[in-house]
Amino acid sequence: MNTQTAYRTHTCGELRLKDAGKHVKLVGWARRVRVLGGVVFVDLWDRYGITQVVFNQQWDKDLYEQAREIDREFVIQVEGEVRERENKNPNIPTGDIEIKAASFKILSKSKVPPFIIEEHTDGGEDLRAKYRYLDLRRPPMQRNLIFRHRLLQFTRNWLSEKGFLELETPFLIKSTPEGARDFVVPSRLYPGHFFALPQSPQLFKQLFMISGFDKYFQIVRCFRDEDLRADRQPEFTQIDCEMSFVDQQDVMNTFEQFVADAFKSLLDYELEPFERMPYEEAMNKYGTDKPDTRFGILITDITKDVKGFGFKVFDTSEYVGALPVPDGSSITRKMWDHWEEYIKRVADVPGFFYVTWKDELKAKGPIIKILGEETVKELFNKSKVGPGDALIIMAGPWEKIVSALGTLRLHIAKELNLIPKDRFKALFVVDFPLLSWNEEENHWEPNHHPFTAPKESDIPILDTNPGKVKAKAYDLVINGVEIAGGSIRIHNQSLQQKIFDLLGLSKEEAYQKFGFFLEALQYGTPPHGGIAFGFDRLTAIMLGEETIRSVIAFPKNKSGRDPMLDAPAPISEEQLKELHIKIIEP
RNA sequence: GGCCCGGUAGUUCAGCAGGUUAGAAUGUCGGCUUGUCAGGCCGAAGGUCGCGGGUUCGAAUCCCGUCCGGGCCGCCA
Repeated sequence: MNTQTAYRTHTCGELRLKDAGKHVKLVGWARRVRVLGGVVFVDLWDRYGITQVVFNQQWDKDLYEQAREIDREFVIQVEGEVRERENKNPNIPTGDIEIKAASFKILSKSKVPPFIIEEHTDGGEDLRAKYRYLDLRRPPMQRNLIFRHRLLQFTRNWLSEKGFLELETPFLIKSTPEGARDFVVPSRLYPGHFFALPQSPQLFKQLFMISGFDKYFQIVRCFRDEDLRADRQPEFTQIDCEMSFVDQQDVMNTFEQFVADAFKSLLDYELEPFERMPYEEAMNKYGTDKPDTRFGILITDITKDVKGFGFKVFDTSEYVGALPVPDGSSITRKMWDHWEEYIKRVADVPGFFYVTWKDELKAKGPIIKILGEETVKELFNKSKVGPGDALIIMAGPWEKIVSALGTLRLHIAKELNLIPKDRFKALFVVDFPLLSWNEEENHWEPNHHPFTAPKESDIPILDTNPGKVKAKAYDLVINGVEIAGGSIRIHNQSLQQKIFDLLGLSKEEAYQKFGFFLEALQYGTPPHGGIAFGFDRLTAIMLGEETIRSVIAFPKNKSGRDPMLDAPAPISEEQLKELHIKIIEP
C-alpha cells in the first residue's frame, strides 16, 4: 500500500527501528503533548498508528519554543530524522523510535475537544453523538468501521465468487400497508402522491428471479418507521439475497458456509456446525424464537407433574414451567425479590414461585406444602438440577409463561455471569408456523410475509387447520440475536391465491397492493427463496458490541433523531408549497 | 403509547432522611520542570444543580408537569 503523498513520506504507524537515520515527513493529529522543561513530546496520530515526535531546546531553541504552542488535536506536519529512543515504549508498535523534529508546520488548529479522544473517552453517549466525527476519531470507533469495511468487502467477494450478482433496486417505491410503517417521500410532480422508502427489496428480488438472474445479492439500506432499540435503527443495512431452483436446505447450507467463512476469515473463529432447531423446541426450551445457546439452563414443562394436588393456580393453568437456577440456593432474598419485580414488570405474569434446595427445601409460598418434598425434588431432577440449586416455577398460558421464563433466563444469566464471552453459537430456527391468528381483526396473518411457502406436507391441512401449517422459513440466530431471516417463496399461483384467501385478502385487494407482482408470478416463476442479513447486527455481534450504533458511522439516537444534524427538521414554506403539503399541528 | 434509569463545573461523577460559602477527579488557564509516554509539581479560574410550577421560613434535595438522553414492553409482515 502506498501511503506517500505530497504531505508525508510515511504514516504514523509504519516506522520501526530499521528506519533509524531516515529523513521523514509525517502528518497527523497531535493526540497528546507533553511539555517538560526543555523538551516537548508530541504523540502524532493517524489511523495507522502513533509516532512520537521530540523537540529539544538544546537542538533548536526557536523550534522548541514554537512546539510549545502545539495543542491537542492540532493537525501538524513534521519533518525530521528517525532515531532510536532513549526510553522505549513497548506498548506501541512504533515505540522503539521517535522523530527528532527538524521543522514542523501547524496545518490546522483545533478547538479544545469536548471529550477526550482516546481509546477510553470520558464523553457520555449524547455528547459523543453530537460530535460524532470526533468520536469516530477514537481508536475503537476506527476499528469498528474498518472491520465493517472488511466484512462488506468479504461479503461482496464471497457472494460474487459463488455466482451471486449484485443488482440494485430503487429507493423510491410504493407504500404498502403491511409490515412496518413506511417512511414516505412526497411527490412534487404528483400532488397528494407519495413514494415510500423500501422496508426491504423483498418483491424486487423475487422479480429478479422471475427475470432469470438466478442468484442475486445486494448490500442495501432499508427503512422502517418504527420505534428504536439497541439493535434497531430506522435505516439499517441488509445483505439481501435470493436464489432460484432451491429449497430450504440449499439456502441454509449456502449461508451457513458464508457465515462460517466470515468468522474464520475475519475473526479466525471456527463456528460449530449450525444446529437446525424447530421453532417449537426453541420456545419450549428457551422461551424465545431466538435462543442464546451459549449456556444451558433450559425451561422444563412440568404441567403434568403439578396437577391434581388441589392447588388452583396449577390445576387451572394451561401450562406450568420450571426454570433451574444453578447455585440458586445461595441467592439472597433481595435478589429474588428483584427478579420477581423484574419479571412482573416486563411480562405481566400471574404467579411467580421459587424453591431453593440447600440442606433442605425452602420455598417462597406454599409450593412444598402442596406438592410434598418428594415431588419437588423430582421437579429439580427433571430440570437437571439438585442440592445447591433453585427452581423458578410459573403457571399460566403456554406462550406467555414460556416467554416470561425465557426472559428471566437471559436476565438471570446476565446477572450471574453465566454467559461465556468470546464465544459464538449460531443456529437456524426452522419450522415456524406459517400463520398466526389476529384476535382483533379476526383473520390469519403471515408470520413472515404473505409469499412464504408452506411445507408441502402441510398443504393438505391449510383449509382444516391453518394454525398448524409450518412454513419454509428460517431464522439465523447467533448468541441470541436474530441475524438473518428468510424463506422459500410460493411460485404457484393457485397456492398464492389460497394464502391470500386465508389472510382475508380479496382478489381485488391483493391486486391493488401487489398487482404488478401477482401479474409477474404468471409468467414463469422459478421455485426460489432467499435470506436477508441484518448487516449492522452481524457486524456488531462479531465485534462484541452491545448496540448497532457502535458500528454505524452516523446513527440515529434512541428517539430517531440525528443529534449531529439535528434532523428531522421543519422545511421552508416554499418547499412545502412546492410539494403541495400543509402541516396539521398535532 | 406504557414502564424503568439518568440529567449538578468543559467532561465524568459525588452530594439528595430540606439548613453555613454545592464538592472530587479530569480538562482548561498561568508558572516551574530535559526523557516523557494517562508526564510531574505549584497556583487560578470555572455552576441558571435540564426547564417550569408547587410545598416550605428555607429546595440541587420533597411533589406535579415538561424537555432531553439511555434500557425495556408495545410496535418491528
